[in-house]
Formats: sequence, structure tokens, C-alpha cells
Amino acid sequence: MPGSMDEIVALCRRRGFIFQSSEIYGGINGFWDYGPLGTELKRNLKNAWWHDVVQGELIGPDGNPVDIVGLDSTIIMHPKVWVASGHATGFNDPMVDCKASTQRYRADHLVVLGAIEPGARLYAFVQADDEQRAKSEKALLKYERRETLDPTRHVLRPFTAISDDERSRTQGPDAKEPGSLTAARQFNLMFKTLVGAIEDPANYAYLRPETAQGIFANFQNVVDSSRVKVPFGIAQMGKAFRNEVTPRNFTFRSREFEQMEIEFFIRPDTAVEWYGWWRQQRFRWWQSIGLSSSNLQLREHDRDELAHYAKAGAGVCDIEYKFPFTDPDFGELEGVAHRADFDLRQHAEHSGKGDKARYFDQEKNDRYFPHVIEPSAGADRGTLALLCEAYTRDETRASKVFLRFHPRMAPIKAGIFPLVNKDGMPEIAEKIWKELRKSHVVEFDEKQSIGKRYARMDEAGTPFCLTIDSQTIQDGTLTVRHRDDQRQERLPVGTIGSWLTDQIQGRFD
RNA sequence: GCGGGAGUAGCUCAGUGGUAGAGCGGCAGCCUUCCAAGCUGCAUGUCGCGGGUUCAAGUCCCGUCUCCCGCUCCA
Repeated sequence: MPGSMDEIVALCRRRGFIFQSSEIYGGINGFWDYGPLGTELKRNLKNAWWHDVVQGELIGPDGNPVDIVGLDSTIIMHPKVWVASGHATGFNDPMVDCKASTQRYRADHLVVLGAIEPGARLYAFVQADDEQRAKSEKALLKYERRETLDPTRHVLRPFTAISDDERSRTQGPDAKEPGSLTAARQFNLMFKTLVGAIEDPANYAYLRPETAQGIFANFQNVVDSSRVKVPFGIAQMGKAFRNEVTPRNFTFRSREFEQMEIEFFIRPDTAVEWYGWWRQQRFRWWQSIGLSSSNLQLREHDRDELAHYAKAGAGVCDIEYKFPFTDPDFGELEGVAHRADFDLRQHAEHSGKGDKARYFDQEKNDRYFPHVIEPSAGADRGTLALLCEAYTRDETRASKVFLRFHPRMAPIKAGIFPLVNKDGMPEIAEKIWKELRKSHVVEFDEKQSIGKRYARMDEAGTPFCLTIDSQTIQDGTLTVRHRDDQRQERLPVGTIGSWLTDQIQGRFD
């Protein structure tokens, strides 16, 4: 039985998985710290990703081993990076969103056509866009059933000059009905900082809102220095920052978060094939670390939902998890997007390199901008999903709850306990502990009753407890207590290390 | 950003203007031969924070922060 979000948050705090940042000063909205157990859990997730993606032996749809190299780029980059990527647009200018088409327009570029009279239908379009202007004029004439525009009634005004009521009667450039345009708003999505000590606009820089641009900006460096050939990928994990309007739902939407991103570069004509392959690959990976099929789904985006960089691509999909706070809906864990060559072209143009930045295919004697398939996952969201998935109520046991982590993800792999604190048992237990801790995160505890120690391990999600009793002294076996069904079995002390390794690497049902 | 609710020990809460408490948990010791047993002792606190009213504020008033719920937002 899954838990409510409140219960999960309480356990995270009580057992040291996740704390609110700066709590002793009253907290700071949208920032979270990981405690001892949470740090291990998140690290296990990240290590698994890096191991399986970068160091793994994936075989691609073309039958060849998949080549992925790592990158660790800076959080602060040249401000022009964000102009090229499109992130800077809207940072300094008021923007208008269309709720129907998800398009975003600069408020000072939009004009509104229509009559100034109560109830009149208005049409907005980008002033410099002749196509949109023609479309708006045609729509207005059709709506009012006229042949030509009446210059005395049909006036053109800046979008920023109309009232809220008029805005509700205004149809957006890419909308089918009026009322979908929001008021003009300032977006401060990126965190701003200064490079150098002088407070001057020329020194402004921004904390990256995604790790992806560090990869695109280094594309040529990697190609020139590492002998990679398309198709290949560059992987990076690291912090990203977004000044969200409303951080909500525990760590799900926070202002500082960690991404695990791959930009996989391919020949444009293989996009459909690679997109489909990555889609499946990433979905299976989340399953492999313990997220169950019933809480995990793969959702293909509708065409009109696509971001600017993905409009013409092979597709975009989200791998989504059913969190307690989204239930019965799902929340995004990872997005897989065909970004085409949008980013590489943008950086080629803005950096002044132009067509010289194209990739050269020696074998085919062909020069082109590779397309990109981007699997972009959230490490904090993944960690949160692992916690939600693991949280299991059980009224029959002392802790009332246990965390059913995949052994590979569990922060502590095993607890090592003398059954009682005498008769030589603590000494044997301590010896086993010292041996096992060389290769695994294990914990030794000789205090209090055995039941209490089991209960604590249940709440930490430790899959195994190894108990040394009087029989251990006689025949060299110990008791393995399994977390999920509280089953016990005896195994020889000498094999316990390799047995534990097998359990961690094994499949999880 | 708007509306509603909440904030006292690690947790659950009691405390209606007069010396801040209980249970659980934690720690130490004793005990204990398999699931938070028992005994003894110890530590626990900016009553979210700031200001005001009052002889006196956890308690009344104002502000603020954080969290939760619903909208909004989430290129």
C-alpha cells in the first residue's frame, strides 16, 4: 500500500533522506538538502545512470555498440549561450503566452486589430509578420461577414494598450478561439549573478537553466578531441537552476535541481529510428531500477504541445511517474526529444562560425549539422520516485512502514547485528562488518533488542540484515533476514560478500 | 501571483494571559537467543520569525517566513 505525500515527506525528514534547505532560518522556498540516507540514494541513482548509459554496453538500432562520452561543463557560461538557446528571450522583455497553442510572444511585438466597441472580436498578430497579418485580417472579415476592412472602425493598437476585457475577446496568432492570451508578464526564469566585483549590466551572467547547452557549446571541442563519430552521444549530469514562480510538491519542482542529460548526435535521416530506440531504452531503464509498470508510463506529446525546437522532429515523449500528489495523473521524470539541429545551428550562427561549424563525415564525404535525440532526466525527481515507489505501509510490523528499494538503489545494503551483545557475538559481527564495508555500504549495530534494529533498517530501506547468533560460533553460518517478507535463511559467513554483490546486481521483481 | 488552512521537543500532540508538558522516538547503562520487550538514568525547546498591547504573551493584535490544499504558472 503506497503512502500519502505527507507521510513520505515526514519519513524523509525523520530518517535523514531529505531536509528543507536553511531550515534553522525558517527555510527557503524551493530548495532542498539531502541527508545521509538521501545522499546515498541519489548517488546510487546517478551512478546507475552513468554506469548504464556512459559506461554501459548498449547496442543501438544499427547493431553497433552505442558510443557515449562524458562532459562536465560550468554552471555559469557566456551570456550569449542563452541568447542562442532562446532562454534569454523573455528575460528582459514582457512576454505573452497563448494557453491554447503554448506559443510565447514578445508583448511589444504584438498588435491587435479590431473595432473599439463592446463585445467586438479582436485579432492579435506579430506586427512584422505579414502572413499573420493577412490571416488575422481574413479571420476578422469572415467573423464580421464583411468584404473589406473599415479604416474608421478597424484600428490597429499595441497589445500592451488594450484592456483585460478586450484581451479576453482577442484571438491569438496561433489560436482557434479568443481568450487564450495571457497578460504581458515579466519572466525571471534564470537566476542572475555578476562575474567580477563591479555591479554593472555588462557583468551580468546567468546560472544555467539546463545542462544541455553546455554540451552543445562544446560539441566541436568533443568532436575535435575525442575521435567520436556520428552517431554518438555526450552525457552530462549536474545542477541547473530555474526561478520557478511556484515551487511545489516537495522536491518535484525546485529552483535548484540536478539533471542527467544525453545529447545523442545522429544523421538527420536516422532520427525516427534513434528516437524510437531511445524512447524504449530510457523507459526500460527506469523499470530496471525498481519503478513498477503500473506507476510508470510513456506519453507521446501531441503535435501542438511541442516546444519551438522540436516542431518538425520525429517526436517528443515524456516518461512519467504516478506520484501521490499527481495521482491519478502522472508527473514527468524524463523527456526524450528529437531537437533536430536547432541548437547546433543556433550556436553556429551566434558564435559567428556559421556553416564552418558543421560536422564532417569522412566516410561519406558529407558536411552537415547532426540532429539530436535528447533524453533529459531529473535526478531529484528520480530519487523522489524511488522513495514514493518504495514506501510501503505494513501495520503488522513494528515500524508500520518499510522502504522497498531495489537492492542496487538502497542507501544501506545490509545491517550486521550480533543477536545479543555477549558470548563473543559482537566480536564476530564486527569482524564481518569490517570485511564487508570494504566493498559495500553496510551498518553495524549492537545496541538494544534485535527487533528494534530490524525495525530501523526497515525504515531506512535496507534489504538485508545479517545476524550473528550462537550457531554462527558453532558452524560458521549466519541468519539473513529479508526486508520485504521478513523471511530468514542461513548462509555461510565466507560466501556472504559475493552473495550480497549478486543480490545488488540482480534483477528486481 | 490570488484564496483557504497550518506552524509548541526528532515525531504525534496537550497547554484560552501567570514557573513550557505527555507519549513515542533518541542517547547511556543493565538486561535480552530473532522482529520497536523490560528496568534505571540523561538530553532534549530561538513555542516558525519580527514587532506591538500588557505588571506578565505559546496564548491577544499587526507584519513576515515556511509548509499543505485549490487556482495561476511550469519557454
